[in-house]
Amino acid sequence: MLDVDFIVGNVDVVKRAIDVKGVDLDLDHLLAKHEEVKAILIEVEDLRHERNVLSKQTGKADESERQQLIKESRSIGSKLKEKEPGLREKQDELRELLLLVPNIPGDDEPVGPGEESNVELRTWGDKPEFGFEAKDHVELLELHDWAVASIGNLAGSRSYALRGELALLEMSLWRFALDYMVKQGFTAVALPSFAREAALVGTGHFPGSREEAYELEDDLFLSGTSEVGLNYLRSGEILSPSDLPVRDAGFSTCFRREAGAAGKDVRGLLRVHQFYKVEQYVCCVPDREESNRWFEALLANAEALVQALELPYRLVRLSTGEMGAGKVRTWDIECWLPSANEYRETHSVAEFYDWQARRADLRYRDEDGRVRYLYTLNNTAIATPRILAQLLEVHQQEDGTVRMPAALQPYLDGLEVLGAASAD
RNA sequence: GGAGGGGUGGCAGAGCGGACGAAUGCGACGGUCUUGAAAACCGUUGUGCGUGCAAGCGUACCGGGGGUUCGAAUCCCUCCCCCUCCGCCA
Repeated sequence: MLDVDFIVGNVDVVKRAIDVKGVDLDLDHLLAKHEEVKAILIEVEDLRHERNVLSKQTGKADESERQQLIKESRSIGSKLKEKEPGLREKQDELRELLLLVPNIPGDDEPVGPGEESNVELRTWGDKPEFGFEAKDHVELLELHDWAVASIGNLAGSRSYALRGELALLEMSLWRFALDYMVKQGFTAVALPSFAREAALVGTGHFPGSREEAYELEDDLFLSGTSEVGLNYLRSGEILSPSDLPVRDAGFSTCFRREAGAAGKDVRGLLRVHQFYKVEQYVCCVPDREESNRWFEALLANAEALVQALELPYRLVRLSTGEMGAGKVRTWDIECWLPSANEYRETHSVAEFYDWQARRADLRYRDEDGRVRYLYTLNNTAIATPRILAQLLEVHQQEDGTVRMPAALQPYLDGLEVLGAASAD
């Protein structure tokens, strides 16, 4: 969410953001609604003031005046009863509109509607050159009996069940990433996957991507990222400078309906409904340079992790149409997937400034005593099972075994190669 | 699932229809005193919105929402959260 006063004072800037981000929103309608709310609010507050004055007098008045005062108050009361519901309704409508206003994209981010406008910033590592017929990750899973083939009967399409070494590998990755984050000064937080609507509005996932979330009974949803929980932990509090920056490494099971991805990536581990994520989350003082430093730190953490996994990747700067409504900028790390002969997203760094903080009510009191909204950022640390696809494919060997990067071996009881027992 | 008790300012805790944005204590901040500190004493100390250049003024908020009333922290309805006991259970 943006500050209304900012919107009013920067109509062109906001309109441009709506345009380049491809958001369906009529800003003039919002501005008119805002004016309308203000006008009614002034009327209603005047009436309330009159009523308060009369009521106060009524309490002190003697019986002779009392009836007259009550009569006057009643007439104001009935006027208020006419106007108040309309005010409430219009305020709600305004809030709904404000929730749709996108953040202003950073000046240096590429402008364009989609993927084709993304800009590759750099690559790291060499794509593997196999001197043999390389397998894709699904073939490797089958070869070693690392996944239950008929799992769809249990949990539907886009589900998976890992077995044996792969099940252990998946869990090793979580711990590997968490340990790394803790070493960087982050606090590990194990989070629920459940979230109330307000928390999903808080991150910006609602109302825009409501259809992506599984809705449960009891007013709960399954969240698609631990960011939802992390971002809401301090909602409504006013933090002090000593609480900052908040640096959390969240872990949770994540659920996504993949409503907009029908028929895409149905095979294998690339796009499943239930997955796991270690998430980096930072909440810092509202300062763009500070935010930029954290953006770079979160990016560096992610790069260090994929480098330790020895996965070739590229860094992509997402275009305005791709970055998401709430973001100032989003940069993705895409790891090389040999079977697809392309890079596939594994990490996504996002910077919000105070857009999320306004929604989730994250504030602090600065050194001068002013209450201000904070800035938030987040990035993936590791998300499984997707990255298993790259890990298996990139590190596969001619005999079908899979070499494990040295950084991961301590988490696998020293195992250097997976699949040795089942390989020919 | 059953029974009961609670949600009030940074914290503790009073208030249960008008003088209440809210006693009191603690904490925090500023000052006096002191070589310095502590203690003591004095003062300040919630948030949102509207309006205004500002000082200020107005309005709303005592878990959320709705209602009764001239007037609600206080009464009613409803939802949420927390605690205790019983049952069940990983």
